[in-house]
Amino acid sequence: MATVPDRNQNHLLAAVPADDWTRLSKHLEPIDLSLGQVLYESGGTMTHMYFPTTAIISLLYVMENGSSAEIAVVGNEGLVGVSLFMGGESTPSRAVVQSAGRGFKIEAQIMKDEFNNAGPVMHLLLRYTQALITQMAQTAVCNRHHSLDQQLCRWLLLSLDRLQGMELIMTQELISNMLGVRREGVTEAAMQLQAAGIIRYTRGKISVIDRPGLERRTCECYAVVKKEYDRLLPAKLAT
Amino acid sequence: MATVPDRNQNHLLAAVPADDWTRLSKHLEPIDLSLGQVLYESGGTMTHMYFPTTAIISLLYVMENGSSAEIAVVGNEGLVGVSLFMGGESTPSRAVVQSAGRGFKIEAQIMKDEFNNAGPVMHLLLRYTQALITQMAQTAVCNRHHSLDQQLCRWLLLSLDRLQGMELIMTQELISNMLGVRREGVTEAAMQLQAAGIIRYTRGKISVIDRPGLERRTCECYAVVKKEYDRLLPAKLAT
DNA sequence: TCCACTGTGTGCGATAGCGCACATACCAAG
DNA sequence: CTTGGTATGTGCGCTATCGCACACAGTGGA
Repeated sequence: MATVPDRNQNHLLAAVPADDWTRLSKHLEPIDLSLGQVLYESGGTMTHMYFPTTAIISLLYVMENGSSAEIAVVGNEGLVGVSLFMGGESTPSRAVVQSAGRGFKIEAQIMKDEFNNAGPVMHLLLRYTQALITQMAQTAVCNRHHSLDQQLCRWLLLSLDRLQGMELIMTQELISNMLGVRREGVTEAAMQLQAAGIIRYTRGKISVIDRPGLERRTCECYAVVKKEYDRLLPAKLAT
Repeated sequence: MATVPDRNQNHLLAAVPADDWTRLSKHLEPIDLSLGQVLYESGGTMTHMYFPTTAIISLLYVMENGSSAEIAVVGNEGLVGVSLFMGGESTPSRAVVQSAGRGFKIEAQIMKDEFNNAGPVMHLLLRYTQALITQMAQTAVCNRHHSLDQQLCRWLLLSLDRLQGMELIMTQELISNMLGVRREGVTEAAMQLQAAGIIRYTRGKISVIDRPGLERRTCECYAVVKKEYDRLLPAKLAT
């Protein structure tokens, strides 16, 4: 680990105080995260935590009958593996790479020790966890009350916020898995968005043309979650 | 506060180590919680935390258009107000008494100080929070994939686990608010359960006759949540 | 005893989303 | 240029749930 990783690529890392950072940074290992890669299996042992930088990770729950639903999405604003410092060591959900990219990996024990110092890092991680909780709660509500179309908009916006640029490499099939709906339903919703000039897509690639248009179509859930992330995790990058 | 409160009525309190308990118990104030009472309003300032003993509290989200959905339920296994020690001070959800009863109230600052000692109490609270997270995530999944009937069974079981006895004082109207469904839908589902000899109900009162029957009808979600609570919070009562 | 209220049952038509069976279109490897 | 595979479009009947409009039934107070 000769070079110090660029902490500014992940908002949580960027918010770590300088002296904690000198300790932590030694243990961060940059890694590639490829589409579909599974970081944790449901109930499995977690050996590492992950700080995505350009990748996006989905936390999703796979049911007995094989159907699935995303409960939260994690990008460069967060980390994967909160249950490690929450004390549970595992969760009943799966973490899978939804958008290929890069991130940092760190041994669970290192982060746990850091957490147990009960300093600024702990409070940072806890605030992030609360934001994550909000996202899960909002997902529950959204699943109950909002239309497929609205949820697709929400999902696109959440993903967009965690990416640079306006393009998603993502098939409708995968989106349907995340949302826990039929693939054909996504096709229809996507066609409407395209017809409205909001997105443009070809096989496995979605380009967002009109982001404000998306925001107008989505349900309140997106704004609630975004606002809560902004409130809990002021985007302060280290210099 | 002349008498020391009976900590065995709440599993979290019961699990607090003896010396922490002597400190904490002075500040616990027993209170009545009446049906429909609102402990927190969405986004509002939280001044206290609550440890239900015989009451049950619903965490629910109320949407702009007035419809609502429960995201978690808290009884004598837990506490209301995790966002206080998570650092957020507020959440976008509402906490409302779903089943009248009693509980303890404590000033937010006292619990925050206790939490910040970074001792066993902190770890206990964090483990509880993880269990709560699991419940929320599972609610999201359940809302997506399971039928009203299954969800009603899950809801009854979760409530039952947090009560003594086999009776719920609860109208179908209220249940429908919690589940975020139509009242008539609850009526139909309840009729089926009654026809199957699993429950019996009259105006505002539901008696569970055949609990195993409920467990057979519910979806996997109930078991997942229950298992996770048991794993994270071994029911160890103080002597 | 009667009334008003709250809780529950019922019967519609409407609709969103499902499951399935294909048709089509695009892409890449041979 | 063909071929096979993956991604997307389309059609159709089905079901759960919704929204609404009532009818009915307990229950408690006047």
